[in-house]
Amino acid sequence: MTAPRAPEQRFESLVDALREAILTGRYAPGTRLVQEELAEAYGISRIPLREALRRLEGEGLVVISPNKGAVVRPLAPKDVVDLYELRLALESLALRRAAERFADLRESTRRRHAEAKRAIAARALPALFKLDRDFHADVAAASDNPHLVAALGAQWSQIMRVMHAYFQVEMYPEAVWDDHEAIVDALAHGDADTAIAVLTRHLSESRDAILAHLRSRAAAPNTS
Amino acid sequence: MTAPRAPEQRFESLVDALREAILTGRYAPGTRLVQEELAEAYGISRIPLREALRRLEGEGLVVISPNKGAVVRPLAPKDVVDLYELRLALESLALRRAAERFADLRESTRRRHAEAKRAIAARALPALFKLDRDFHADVAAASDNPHLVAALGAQWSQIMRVMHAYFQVEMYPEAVWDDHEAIVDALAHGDADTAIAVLTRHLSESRDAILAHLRSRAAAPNTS
DNA sequence: CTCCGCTAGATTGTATACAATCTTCTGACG
DNA sequence: CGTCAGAAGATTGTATACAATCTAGCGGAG
Repeated sequence: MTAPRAPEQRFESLVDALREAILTGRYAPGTRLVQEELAEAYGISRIPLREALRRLEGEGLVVISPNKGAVVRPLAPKDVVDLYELRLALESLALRRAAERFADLRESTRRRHAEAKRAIAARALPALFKLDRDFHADVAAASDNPHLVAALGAQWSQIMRVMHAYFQVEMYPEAVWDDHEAIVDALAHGDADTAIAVLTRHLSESRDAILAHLRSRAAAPNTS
Repeated sequence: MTAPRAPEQRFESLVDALREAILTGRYAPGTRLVQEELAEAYGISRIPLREALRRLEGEGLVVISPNKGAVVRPLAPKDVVDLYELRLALESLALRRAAERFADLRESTRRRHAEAKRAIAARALPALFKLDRDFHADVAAASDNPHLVAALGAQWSQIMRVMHAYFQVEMYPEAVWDDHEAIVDALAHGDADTAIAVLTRHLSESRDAILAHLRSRAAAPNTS
């Protein structure tokens, strides 16, 4: 997994590893990132590690305070609302552009749907999230707008952090993938409005489930 | 201008200086950024400079290739189309949220309009661009969605690069600021649809002017 | 004349070392 | 008993030094 990649992309691998650890919540929001610890963990000196942290700072995943150090960017409930609002706007644009090109993502989506069924049965949440992300990345790519893809990628990083922090298996019904299939069907017919309508409901439900969970958790902090 | 700021934010000042140089075209798209040259220019060693470049890489302003070095991210005509498309989606969302809150930006806009008149008379393009950016930053801030503000900020950095690379004074009529005033008037009345309609036309005109300029330049590469 | 391989110089990548700053603990004073 | 000054330890910031890699220019083979 921590493959000995070609030395030319050692740095990129480092950034990817750190990013993945942040997205999956292994480094949870607010966690302090001590340079020497991380450097030793990844078998490098602090110099390249610091550069990786700066890169992630630029991506909005890490906050660095002078002489204080780096922490995984914190997440508040309002972030959830703001992120889903932003994501809807970006993904709607992606759908509109993808529909104009009659993008056909039905095959890969069906394949992912089958995988998702297995993941739900196995209660494998991280695998589910990854399938979800891959699906939406396909939609983004179908827009043929690299800047939109990049912006959506950044938002998705934040969304992944929210999911790994707040989602439960029960909140992830298979119906999610029915929505995905409805979206790609509409896309293949060039029907952007339908696709966006489904997406809008899809995201509202997802967001509201998270917010409801947050409220219940705030009421009973130590449920576990 | 290169103020001796408090030592705690030396790094942030360095990033700001580099970013500003990129946005204003002093470091034009495609320019190679040689570490030792820049380090000497800013009176520091390569270590903090490299970190600054990594940060800008994360912001999408710089491209770094292993063992090759950093380059100001190149700009192609398609980038102009893609960026304006993305910007319209983001700024429409900002307008909608600002209108919901009846944000009143009329005063500051009128003030900027007056400054813009002077800048146009003086043919001071960089000053004009800055006024433009500040106006749109106000709109973004009025959305009360920090993630949207950040996303729009990143897009604006790219837009600024486009402007400084391709804009001419003749392409910047004072009518731009009439549009701005129409937008803030609509906002103050909570009329998001009107604001978005004006913005849509506003951006189309701006984009088309740039594209027309690019085409004419491609036809006659060595004018001037 | 062209193309290939090679060397010298330029440039990037990073480990080490040390300075600067912050944090925590201790102990004295009120 | 609380508070504050100070010192020790921990952590971050960066300059220097050197290794790794790339680039450009030269000379020889075909």
